[in-house]
Amino acid sequence: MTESTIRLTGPLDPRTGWTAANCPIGRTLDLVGTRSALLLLREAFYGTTRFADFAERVGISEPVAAARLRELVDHGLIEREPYQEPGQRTRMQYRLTQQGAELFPALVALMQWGDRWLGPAGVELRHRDCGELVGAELRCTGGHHPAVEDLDLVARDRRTQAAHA
Amino acid sequence: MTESTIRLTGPLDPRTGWTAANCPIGRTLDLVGTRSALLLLREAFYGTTRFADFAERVGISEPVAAARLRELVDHGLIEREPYQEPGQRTRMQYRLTQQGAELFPALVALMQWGDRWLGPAGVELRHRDCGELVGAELRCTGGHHPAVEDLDLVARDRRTQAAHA
DNA sequence: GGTGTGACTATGGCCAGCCTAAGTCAGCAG
DNA sequence: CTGCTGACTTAGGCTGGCCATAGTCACACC
Repeated sequence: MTESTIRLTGPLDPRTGWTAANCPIGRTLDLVGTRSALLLLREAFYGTTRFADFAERVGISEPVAAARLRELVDHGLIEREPYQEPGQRTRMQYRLTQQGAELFPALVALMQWGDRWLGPAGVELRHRDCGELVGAELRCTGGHHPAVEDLDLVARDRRTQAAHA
Repeated sequence: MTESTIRLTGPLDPRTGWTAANCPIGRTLDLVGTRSALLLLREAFYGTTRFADFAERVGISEPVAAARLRELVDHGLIEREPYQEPGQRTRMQYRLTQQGAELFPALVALMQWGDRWLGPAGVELRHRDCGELVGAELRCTGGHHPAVEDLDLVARDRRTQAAHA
């Protein structure tokens, strides 16, 4: 059987002796690790912009929606801006920033998994141009689509990190 | 600017009138929506198999690790099985099932986002064959890599659902 | 100037998830 | 048969996320 584990390389290899303390998954979850945060983002992708709509469509209370939206705004995933329809008074709308929009693959991956393993939902994502189903997949910058077993976890050295920064 | 929203199609179009009650994201989060669950899965991908190692490397207490691992086993993401090293007594190991392994793109997407927006971590994922960086990306079965704006959310009709089941 | 609406805030309470500290239990090692 | 180790469980307590209910405040409309 396949092992479904990543290969640890170089200084990471004896797993003993290092911790994933600064793990980017953990840090991401610190911002969007609640059910309500991720579902609010889902709604934003669905095009929802107004406060009461978010609360209702996500199925959370308004106090929670307010708190969570504020966090998402504070962390830069969503922006809150006034807008005005003609003849209407000024209102607030919430829209995804570039930073928020880039979380989409994560949501799609969760959606895809739920659909596959917990039974299909009533909706699906399709590519407008070709009509085919859309999911999230692993891809390297070389253009391949590797399996989990084909991945190495490698330590970034200081120089590489500096060059990237 | 780009809108970063999906286009709702057909009966979904007036967003008013339907709810994402059965949303696969929500259902997935019911199983793995806690920080500890996702970090335990991360550790499993890193190759951790033993109880105490999970607790220590994730940075959670043993009672929580026990509860969360049991949930993951009950839901079929991880399997718990006895194993024996020569001259040692029987112990338990935890390993990813196919179902658990398929959550990997979601974890990679979260990792990638944290790395990009919260500062680079000390490790990175690379494709063993070509050495390039690996991330999670949208891809349709037609082989394209669409942007968020190029996606349609479409309602599955009964026939299609039946045919897929 | 009263009414309605949108976007919140305030209060109080419940429960899940987390912690520490300590206990259990089985099996191999001495 | 005592001790140790691995895999847990039990007990007690804290905090954060959630809820419902109710209140606030600004503004357009009538």
